[in-house]
Amino acid sequence: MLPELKIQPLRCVLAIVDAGGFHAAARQLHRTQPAVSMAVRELEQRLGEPLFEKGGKATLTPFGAYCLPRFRELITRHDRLSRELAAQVQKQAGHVDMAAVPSVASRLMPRLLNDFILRYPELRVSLQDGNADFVRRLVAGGEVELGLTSLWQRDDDLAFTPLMRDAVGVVCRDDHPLAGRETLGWEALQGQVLIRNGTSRLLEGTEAEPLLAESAFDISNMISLTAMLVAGIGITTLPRLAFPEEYERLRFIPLVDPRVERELGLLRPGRRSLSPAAQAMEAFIIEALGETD
Amino acid sequence: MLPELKIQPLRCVLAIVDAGGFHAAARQLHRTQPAVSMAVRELEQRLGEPLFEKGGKATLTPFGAYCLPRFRELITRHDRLSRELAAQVQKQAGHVDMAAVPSVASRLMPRLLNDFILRYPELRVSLQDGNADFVRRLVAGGEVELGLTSLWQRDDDLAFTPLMRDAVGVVCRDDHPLAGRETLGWEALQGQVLIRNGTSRLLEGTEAEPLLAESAFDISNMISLTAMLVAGIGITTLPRLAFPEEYERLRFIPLVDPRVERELGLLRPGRRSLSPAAQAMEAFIIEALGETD
DNA sequence: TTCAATGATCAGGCTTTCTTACCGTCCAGG
DNA sequence: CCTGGACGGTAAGAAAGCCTGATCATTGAA
Repeated sequence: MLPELKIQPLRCVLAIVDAGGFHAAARQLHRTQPAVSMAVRELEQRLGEPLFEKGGKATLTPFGAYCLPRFRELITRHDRLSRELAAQVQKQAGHVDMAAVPSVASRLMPRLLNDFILRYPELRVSLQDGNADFVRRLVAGGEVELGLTSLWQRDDDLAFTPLMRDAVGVVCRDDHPLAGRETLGWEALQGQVLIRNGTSRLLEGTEAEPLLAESAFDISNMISLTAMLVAGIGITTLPRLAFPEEYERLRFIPLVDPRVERELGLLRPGRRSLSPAAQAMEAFIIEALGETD
Repeated sequence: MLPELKIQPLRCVLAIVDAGGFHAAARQLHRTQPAVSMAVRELEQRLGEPLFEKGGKATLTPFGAYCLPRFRELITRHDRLSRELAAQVQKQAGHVDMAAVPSVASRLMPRLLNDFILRYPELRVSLQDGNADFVRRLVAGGEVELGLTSLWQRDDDLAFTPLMRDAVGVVCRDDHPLAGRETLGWEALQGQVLIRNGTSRLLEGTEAEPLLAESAFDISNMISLTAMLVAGIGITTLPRLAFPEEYERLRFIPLVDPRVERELGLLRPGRRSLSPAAQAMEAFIIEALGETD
């Protein structure tokens, strides 16, 4: 019913008007002159009305003059879209929504993001942080495209790329009896006031699990937790990356018996693919963190 | 450099999403399913990025989801333009700028325009009136597409289609000595107070030309002219169509010796063509006025 | 008049794009 | 468990579109 206007013939018309002739337009379009003639003729009979006067020179008919700005507008819109999509694909535009557990977000991401925007100055990144389950749900729900977290449970719809191992240790104040030790075994912790936190689940299923039963507190908020540690109320276990180094009075002593580690890695949707920008981020993270592992 | 997005593949993408599958889309587009598949694939490799997930079902990638509304917008714009141009060609939209000499504008155009808009209810008409030279210049300058006028001078860039002849006669008040005459010869006018007007040039080159030299006034404005005629100050010559019938005291007596006529017709640009709406107007006028001639 | 430049035209070949036919996968119902 | 039907992908051939190169008619200027 309604005729299909192809972009190229429209571009021909513009070129003819701008260049002032079929030959000039052909040169400008890197075509031969008959190609331009035929494209115009085809367009004209598709519209059912001539665009150029018949006699010799390349002059627009009134109808052609009416069409010209409209053609120009459509072409402009087409080109803008084309450019925009090309920019997306070539990672010169776009943005990535991602999430990370707090330790990664605060310890690794600053440098990582800084390097990333040096490499891709045009891309924008949004980063949320939250516990591992929160990150997992964001990725699964499609609210973010990438998550940096440790994997608690397998999920067939998600793909996990391990990047680094993060050893769990004991955190206590510098005047604690254990503070001077280089390493620790779980037996040494028996009888201590152990404060549980969100990462304590890492001990589950290890020899150290009985300790959890003894713990008096369960503090999930990191600020509160460090406050209690600094106050000397008790000790806790944390992965090294989550250990708040900026508190001078706190000490981290690796747990070696048993060795407990969490595996940090990149979580992404398994079936769905990533936006071009997120692809760039994924590759960048794997390259940056994969080499140190 | 920038890829050429053709409309049809984009339409395919929309159809796949809207219909929820390649087969359904193919049915909706009156194509076969492989055609749809290939169109999408071609588009994808032109963009350099998949639009649909590979696994079985027709699911958009994030990039595809990003593209979808933009595709939809471009297609909408394309279709709107296509429809608009089709409407112009089929005379369901558009407007005509035209001009006419006052006599035609006031005597012929009202009925003509009324009939025209009955025939083409969607078209809009702008009508200017002015003397023959003014009309000629508007047409020649492209400010109007059509003129209804008498032709004074030939112009190779203008085409004139004669439509009707308009006989010149003498106009005087009902108590004038000549008022009772059925016809007049030029000798009868000798010694009368003749008021020249814009149409008096019609007498030039005829036997009646000597009368012009005797005329005491030259009044171009029609209101002023009729006022002087009604006041009985003098007489004048006018084409019949220009004779103001609404003044009861004025009489029109045809000049038969010599017969002087002006030829009214349609003036249009000779080389340039007309807008679809003006083509409709031209054909309509020639049909309407050509039959009475 | 001649010459150069413009657009139009035509035959051919190349590319695109459709169709028909067939294949592999997945899921539901027997 | 297997089997039929729906899904989308693939391959080969045919049709259509589109470009090129050569040629022609017209026009305007030297």
